[in-house]
Amino acid sequence: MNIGQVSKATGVSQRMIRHYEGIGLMPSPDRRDNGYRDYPSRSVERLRFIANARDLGFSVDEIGALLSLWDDRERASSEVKAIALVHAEELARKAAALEAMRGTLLELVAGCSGDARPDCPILAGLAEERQRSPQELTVAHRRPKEVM
Amino acid sequence: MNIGQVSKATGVSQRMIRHYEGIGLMPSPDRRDNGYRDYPSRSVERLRFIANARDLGFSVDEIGALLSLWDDRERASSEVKAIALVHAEELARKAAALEAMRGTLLELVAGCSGDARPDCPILAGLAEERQRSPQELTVAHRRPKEVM
DNA sequence: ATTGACCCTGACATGATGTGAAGGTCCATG
DNA sequence: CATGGACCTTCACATCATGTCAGGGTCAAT
Repeated sequence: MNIGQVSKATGVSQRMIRHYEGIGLMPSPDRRDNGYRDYPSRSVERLRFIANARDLGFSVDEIGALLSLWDDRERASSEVKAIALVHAEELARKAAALEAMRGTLLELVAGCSGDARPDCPILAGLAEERQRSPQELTVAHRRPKEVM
Repeated sequence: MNIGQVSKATGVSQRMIRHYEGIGLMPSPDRRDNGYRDYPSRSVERLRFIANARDLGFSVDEIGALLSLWDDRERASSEVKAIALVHAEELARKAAALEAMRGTLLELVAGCSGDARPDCPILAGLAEERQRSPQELTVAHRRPKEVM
């Protein structure tokens, strides 16, 4: 299969298919005499795997780990489950962080008359010194596609 | 004040202070004869404003809008409130998206025995074709610091 | 042979932020 | 005065996933 066909079959852009090859998530396919990439139909499945995992917010590293487990017919399903559960917690943590932001913002909003007068506790609150969220508690991570 | 003092007073890195100047969120300060930036103490307040707004997940554009409202002594507080409420909804939407991912993932997890056997519905589920999340419904946006 | 659809590589852009280099300045101490 | 350390300057590169564009080759059908 040519890259265009694979792209259509999976919904993954040609750009990203090549990118996944570059970063090692997809194996380098054979090349035809003209230099075109020639994919086995198996590649469609693997790309779907990657795309689905990305849609679920897994990082590239996590996807790599899942793929090597996928490639390993002998691995225990508990290994997979462990990764999935860690990731689920991470998702919960991030969702909670967003909700916390929202809560803080709504507190500010609650004090604001929202009429034609110019005084506004939202702006006043933003200008105040406040404890910055301590980075030690957070894990920098990738942003799930389209969510942020 | 030198940039180092401002940085310490606000917790914003020198790098980012210069960056905010570059993108127009902070006005270009006077320069001393030696070329050093010389900040009025007022800048500390403005930088705190920016930092707090960032911590609440506002985009640079939104912060710019809030700052110009802040600079405008005559503006109605309703304008500020409107921006804040739109942003609060956005935060809620993103949090919900993360929770939805988590739900999908936990569905897969639920089917997995998590023992030493190799068959795993999580991996099988990831390899399956499924509807990709439709982008039309989502708004590409910035990632709140440290959350993602 | 031309045309349109396909493929190739490589490069630039996004956005917030860090890091590092290369160089000037200021001040305190010897 | 000289030296060192702490400070400042600008510029550039890296991150990460993704898009897009440019310049150039290929294939298939007319």
